[in-house]
Amino acid sequence: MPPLNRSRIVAAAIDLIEREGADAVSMRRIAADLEVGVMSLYNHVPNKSALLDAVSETILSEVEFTDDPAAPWTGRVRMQAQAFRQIAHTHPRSTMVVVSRQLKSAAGMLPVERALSTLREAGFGEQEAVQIFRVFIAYVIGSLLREVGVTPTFAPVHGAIRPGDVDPELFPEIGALAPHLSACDHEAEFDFGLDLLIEAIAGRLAQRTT
Amino acid sequence: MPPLNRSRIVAAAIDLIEREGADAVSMRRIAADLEVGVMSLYNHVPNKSALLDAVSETILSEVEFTDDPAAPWTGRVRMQAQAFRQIAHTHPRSTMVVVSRQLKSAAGMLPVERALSTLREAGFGEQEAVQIFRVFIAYVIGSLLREVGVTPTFAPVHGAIRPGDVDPELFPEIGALAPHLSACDHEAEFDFGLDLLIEAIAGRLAQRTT
DNA sequence: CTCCCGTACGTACGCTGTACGTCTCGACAG
DNA sequence: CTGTCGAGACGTACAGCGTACGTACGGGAG
Repeated sequence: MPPLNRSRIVAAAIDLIEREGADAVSMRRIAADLEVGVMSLYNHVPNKSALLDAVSETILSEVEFTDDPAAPWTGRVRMQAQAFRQIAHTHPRSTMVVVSRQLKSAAGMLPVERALSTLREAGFGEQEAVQIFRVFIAYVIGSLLREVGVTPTFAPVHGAIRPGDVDPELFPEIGALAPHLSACDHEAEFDFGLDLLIEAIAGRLAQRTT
Repeated sequence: MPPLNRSRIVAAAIDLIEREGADAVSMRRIAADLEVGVMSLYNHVPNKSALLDAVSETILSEVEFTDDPAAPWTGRVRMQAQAFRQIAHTHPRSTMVVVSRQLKSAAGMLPVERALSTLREAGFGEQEAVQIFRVFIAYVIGSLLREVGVTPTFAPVHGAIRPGDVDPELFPEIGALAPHLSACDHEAEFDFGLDLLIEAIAGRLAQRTT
């Protein structure tokens, strides 16, 4: 058994979250998984909150933000958004942990820097770039949280709508659209909204330069 | 002191969340606020999870979803999204509780029904309406969570970026745009993205009918 | 050798949700 | 009036939580 260290603790935490969900995370549980006393963890991690920050940081730094500065900005922002969505695939149950912690470290800032520089190079003004960035952040995070089931408003996490669940008198549309509400190709839906946003922003840019 | 009942418990829970945050909510704390034994709560509420569901339901049912079926769909969608955002104003610290709980009750379904029927009346197909609905949900929820500070990725909840916080060598854009990143008119930014989405969708609709 | 410090660990405190048993009090049947 | 009964309030108890604190050990420095 190698000596206890910070990265082993973080790895155990991520593993635990993915196996049993973020609610299952406790210092005692992690220590048990590592076959170690609870308080030994505190030699390498100051507290639980910092451990979750480290989890977020680790996952974020694994995302591959490949970027081709020569490509058109529309493709670049699409790639960046899709790269971010990879988190929902590689670490679905950790997604909420990742997005709910503000990281001041390089791992947290790099995606922001990349996105902002892409938008600036595309020709957007300072305030404009920030606004557009925030719109994308909101959409991407909202999509991720729906996909992983944190904000379950009619995304079928576990077979959402059963017949008899809704009264067709009161909610005719929900009843009629139930089959579509129960199925969801997350990737296709994500790309649909993403392209919609990019298209709208490209429209604004074109309209202004003419 | 009126007799204990479910609605007084829910009101106390909401009050506690708004005063001290969702993490401060515990059955003991609520009972203390009501000057009542802890276990008395369980005569009116089956468990804590159901209590939080009731909190979500109560807040959601207070949102005023006024809708004018005669107005153009673009305005109706905008109104509905803005009505939803009211939650972030009336109950900021409860927002995460509201959006993270799937409600099968009327209070939870009504906004969905309204939105879907608006989109259907606008002429969108079944699958299309659901997709567009999901895009709006993602954007609205992402915006709300940023506004109330749950997903704090560079929205200034409490003065985000202090000078010296970022290395201008590594993150030139973040450094240059720091003033804009530190300030945020939530309403204006929300409307900016909302109009962007509506504009893009209207474009698709127009393009198809020609 | 001694000293010292970092690491591992046990114990303990105050907190959590809630299962269970008990007590009290008002309503109603006889 | 009295006996019964049900509902609601409440105390106790248990398992689990984060973590402050004290202790023990093992290896490098002097």
